[in-house]
Amino acid sequence: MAKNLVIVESPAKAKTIEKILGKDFEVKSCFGHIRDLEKDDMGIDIENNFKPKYVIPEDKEKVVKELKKLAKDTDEVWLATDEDREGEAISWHLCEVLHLDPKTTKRIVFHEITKPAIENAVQHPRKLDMDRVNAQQARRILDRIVGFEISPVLWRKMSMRNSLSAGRVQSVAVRLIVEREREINHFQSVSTFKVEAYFTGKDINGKNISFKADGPGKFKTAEDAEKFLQQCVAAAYTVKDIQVKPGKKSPAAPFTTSTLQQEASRKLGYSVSKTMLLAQKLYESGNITYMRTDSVNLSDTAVGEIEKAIKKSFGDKYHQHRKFKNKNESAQEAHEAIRPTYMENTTVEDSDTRKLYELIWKRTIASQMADAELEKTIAKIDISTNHEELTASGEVLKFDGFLKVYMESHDDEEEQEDEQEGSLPPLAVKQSLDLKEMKATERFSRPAPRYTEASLVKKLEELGIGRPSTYAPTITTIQKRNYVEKRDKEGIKRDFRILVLKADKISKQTESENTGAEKSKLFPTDLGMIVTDFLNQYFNNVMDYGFTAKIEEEFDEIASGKKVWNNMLKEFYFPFHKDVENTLENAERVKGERPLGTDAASGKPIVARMGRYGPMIQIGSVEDEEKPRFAKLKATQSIETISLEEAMELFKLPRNLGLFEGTDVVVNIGRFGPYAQHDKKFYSLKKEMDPYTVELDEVAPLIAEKRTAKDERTIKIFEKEKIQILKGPYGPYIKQGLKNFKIPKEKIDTAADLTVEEAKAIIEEAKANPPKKKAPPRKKKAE
DNA sequence: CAGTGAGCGAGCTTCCGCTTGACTT
Repeated sequence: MAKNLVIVESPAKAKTIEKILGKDFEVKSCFGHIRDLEKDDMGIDIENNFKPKYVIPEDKEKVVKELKKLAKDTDEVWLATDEDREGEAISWHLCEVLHLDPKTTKRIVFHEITKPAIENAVQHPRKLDMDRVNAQQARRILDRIVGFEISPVLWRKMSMRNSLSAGRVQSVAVRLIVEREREINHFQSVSTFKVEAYFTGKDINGKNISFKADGPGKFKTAEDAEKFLQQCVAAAYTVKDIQVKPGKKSPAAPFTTSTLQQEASRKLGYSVSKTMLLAQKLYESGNITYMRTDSVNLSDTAVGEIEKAIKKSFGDKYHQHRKFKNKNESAQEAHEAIRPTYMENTTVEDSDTRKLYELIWKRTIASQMADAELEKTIAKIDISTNHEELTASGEVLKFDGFLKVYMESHDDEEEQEDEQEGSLPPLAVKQSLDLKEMKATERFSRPAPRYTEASLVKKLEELGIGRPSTYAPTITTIQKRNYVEKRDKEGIKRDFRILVLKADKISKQTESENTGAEKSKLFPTDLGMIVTDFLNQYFNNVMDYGFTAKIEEEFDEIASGKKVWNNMLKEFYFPFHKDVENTLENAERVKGERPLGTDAASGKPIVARMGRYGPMIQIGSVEDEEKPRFAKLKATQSIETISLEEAMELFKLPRNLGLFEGTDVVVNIGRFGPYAQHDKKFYSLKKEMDPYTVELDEVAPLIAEKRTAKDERTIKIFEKEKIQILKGPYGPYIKQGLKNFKIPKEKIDTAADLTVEEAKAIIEEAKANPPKKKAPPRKKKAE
């Protein structure tokens, strides 16, 4: 038994540190938090000054038991959890559970897992910082109160009430998406005309050249643009002035969780959860440093390694020592930036993680490289027939610097393309130019783009909302709650006008472009919008974009001993709780109704609204003698934007397509999407089939297809015993009635040879030994 | 698996932030 027990949060870290510290130290991991607030009754004794009731969750019992045993048998326990607020709290919980004295137990921290950092930490232990622990408790308790008091309000007040939730982070994330959507819906596009002139001529060396110049500003109307072109008829063009300016570009800071998620999304098209999964793999295999971090700092050791790598591969002049500072005030910087552990590994074997690793490698190495040097040339071109001038500009890369390995991408790629500049040929002042043609092209202003997962993370980080470990789970949650969905949107065709001046004649053309197409963007659902409106109305304090930043300041005051944590909670809780009670008492049940007009056939009102099972259209009211008619909205439609015509279309279902094998085939949209019904059986329509237009000859093959699929799935049937041996996604299994049974491993390969007796025996065996309940029991979600 | 849409009341859900596994019907 080692003399010293060191406890860290992550098991991968434990392994590395154990190697560094040697045989007197045993390093174990507690796998993050080991206690949490009890779930029943909030786990907070509000009357008793917000006294928290902590319990050890079932899935942590094992590790706690093991740590208890080790702690008993060791001379000294060292608490080496992360230096941030959460880490300090984890150490305190360890003291409580392992019966260590917080006043004497050694607390050490390292911001980087390097030999000097760890040895230095062991030489300078401190004691637990209770102020910081209390700041964490205040954070935890406040989040519990917000989540567990508002969510039940939603269950009471929403017409759709299946497992709705609200929280300090998720509700604001949804709000951002809802507001962006409305901004887009209300956006009024304005068109302007942009002039571009194409010249030919000879450069200073007598070489034939051609280049482009931009016109003087944008014209508001086609008439203004035409007037300008008219003025240019028969004009002479001369170079009036040439300016050359040096410029430079600097590399971005090394990756944090948030910037890694953004770049992996833009460059590799990964979702944030995919990025984190792959990063976790790279971390566990020892290839990169910790992947949940908000720090841009690199250890001195790493900076040295990077310098060596740059000088070796690219030469001394490509190196430039840089130290990055976090812009974000909410950063807690318990770790390093995300970087390769060994710079000499330019790639990894594993093909799944390779692209992400290479991205991290490039970004890291670029961050210590020299600036790229540019030369920007601007030529002014005089028009003889008016007082305006044209501008041609070009950019030449004089020294590539960090661009040799890496260039950061931006969200608004389209805008970038517009501004992308090539080089300008060498021209001389007073040189005359030949106009090939001049175009005035109509351009439309665009609304802000919808959020991607990654751009939402960026926004949340800017607002100081959420932490590196929660960005990915938050995005999953708001989608799982059906507040938000990720999908593509097809663009629409739009015409634009072009005026062309060529050979002193003006001609007009119309062309069309596709606009508004989006891929993998976050759209709010009707539910998301309705819940957001409700929360904004009754809980505007918590929904405020600055709320987290405000309470973070207070947590900082608690951490620095300037404020008492219970008092902070008191100040928050009582007004908040009053809002909760007021809402419960006064708010009406929300239906999200929007009147669309009157039905021409019956004269009854038509409304779009939220039903118990989702957004729908209703004609007439329940008070009418005749029952109202209902139709479900399509997935891409929304209560807020659907038109009366679109709504009426929805009543064309169910459609009878005619007879097949003597019985009717009827298509409709159900709980699981569009389907056809024939002879009491159901057949899902293929994705490309539109239930509003699909014909019988397209649907009939589905019926045959399903019949053969069923045959293929069946390995064997014992008719009398009602036992089937079927092929499932995890291999063959036995089905009796509605119940499924696993086939023992040794018989899996010969499942087709099973006899009735053998199958019966397996069923009996399974019934006698029901599979053990796993801890924690995963609750089945009611769909 | 393929309905419904009101209201009542049973009994359920829910937060954020630390960490990784377990293993399918």
